[in-house]
Amino acid sequence: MYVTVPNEFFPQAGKPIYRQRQSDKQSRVKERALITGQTLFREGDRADYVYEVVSGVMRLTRVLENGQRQVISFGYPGDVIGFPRNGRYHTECDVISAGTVKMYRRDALHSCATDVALHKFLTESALEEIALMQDHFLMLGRKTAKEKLASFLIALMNRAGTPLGQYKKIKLPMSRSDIADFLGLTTETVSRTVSEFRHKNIIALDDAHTVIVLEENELLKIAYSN
Amino acid sequence: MYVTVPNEFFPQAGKPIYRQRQSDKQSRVKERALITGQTLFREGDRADYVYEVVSGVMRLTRVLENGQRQVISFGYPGDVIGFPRNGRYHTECDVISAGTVKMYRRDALHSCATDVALHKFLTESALEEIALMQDHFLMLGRKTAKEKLASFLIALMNRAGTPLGQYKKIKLPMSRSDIADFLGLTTETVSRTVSEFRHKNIIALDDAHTVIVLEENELLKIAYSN
DNA sequence: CGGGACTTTGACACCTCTCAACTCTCGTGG
DNA sequence: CCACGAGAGTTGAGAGGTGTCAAAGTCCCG
Repeated sequence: MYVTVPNEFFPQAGKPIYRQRQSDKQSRVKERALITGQTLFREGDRADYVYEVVSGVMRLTRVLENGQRQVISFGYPGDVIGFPRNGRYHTECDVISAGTVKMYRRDALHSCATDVALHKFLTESALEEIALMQDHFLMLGRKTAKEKLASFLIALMNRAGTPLGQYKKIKLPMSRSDIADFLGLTTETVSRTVSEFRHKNIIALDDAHTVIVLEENELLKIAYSN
Repeated sequence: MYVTVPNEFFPQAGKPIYRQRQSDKQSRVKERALITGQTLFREGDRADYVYEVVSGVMRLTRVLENGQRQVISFGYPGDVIGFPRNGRYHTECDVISAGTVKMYRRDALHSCATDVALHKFLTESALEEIALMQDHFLMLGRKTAKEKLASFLIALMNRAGTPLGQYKKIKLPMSRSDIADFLGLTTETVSRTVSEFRHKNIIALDDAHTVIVLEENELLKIAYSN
């Protein structure tokens, strides 16, 4: 999941394109169950599989020697994660909410010899990924803390929000510092900005990890206008 | 070209992986000459071709209604640009330094029916692109102005620097505001930071668009340590 | 020589980071 | 049952970096 920008061609922020995927032939596709806290792969590991998130939430991170960390993306159901570079993963993938992933052998990504449909699905997913990341650049490079957080909540709401009466509820399985490292902020700024939205009655919190969006229009205004 | 981070697997910042590309069969590949200022494609255009930069420099940008602009990347020789989303470009591509591009029909990207080698070249380029963009996230989200500019100069130096005595010379075909929009800064901050490096004798300027790197180690320190 | 775009520099404001303290939750163990 | 500690989240004060606004300088090209 990336923070994307709605435009004339793709008006709905956060909503991924529904990629057609014919039901896996005789469901030969291997799945794997994951528990919270588990590490699916590390940077530098040989990439034997590319994964599609079926349920749960994954966190993809990239770390420098000095401890600086960037959360590259969150893997939500439907997301394809683990695109390799030269046969190796270049991020770490941790499970922040238990779930399952489909496992696709990496060679299906590189060659169409064995399964044309799967190869096409994976390469198209890679192209989609590039487009989403480009939008994310804009967010990282050009938005303020308020705009970043508002965009993030909207993206999550569109992607994984559940109705709650007239409102929408968002579960945040990630920590404040995960959000901060995703948006290029500090935990303190994230926390402060959440509080600000709360005091302005734009959102409400059930607990620190459950947001209820009270004023969606207000969020949209903050995220995208100006 | 992205600003990437050297690590144990890919130690050299900015240096792209040399992607094998067997000489185009009987050189059937169409080329196209481009002049400075020309627009190769716009956001939303139907993507009939994917391009490989042969010479010159391209600028890929993404713009919002309110005028906010993000330079997504600069296309240097060897870069593949114009990856489509749903058959359309999602950035604008302008020529900032005249040159030529190779034109690959888009279907070679989607299907391996006609030219397996070309298909593989393009999809592998897309995977490479994802990896480079992930590094770029780190730069945008976590670096200061000085670190950003130093990293940028190093990337350019490794990619397109020419020897000048014991030093390296870097041509900057893009404007200060292009650099700013690429690094997530303002033109003023870019200009100020360039001046700071100049006053500290880390770099020298022939003119505003020609940098001579005097103290590469100093740049590296600024870019990557702490 | 003049005009316009680009670049540089300055002053100032403000946003975000840093450092620090406090709260809250939760689990452990006396 | 309560004390305690650990970890996460929140809040506050202050500093500093970067954006904003403005003006001057520079270069290019007619």
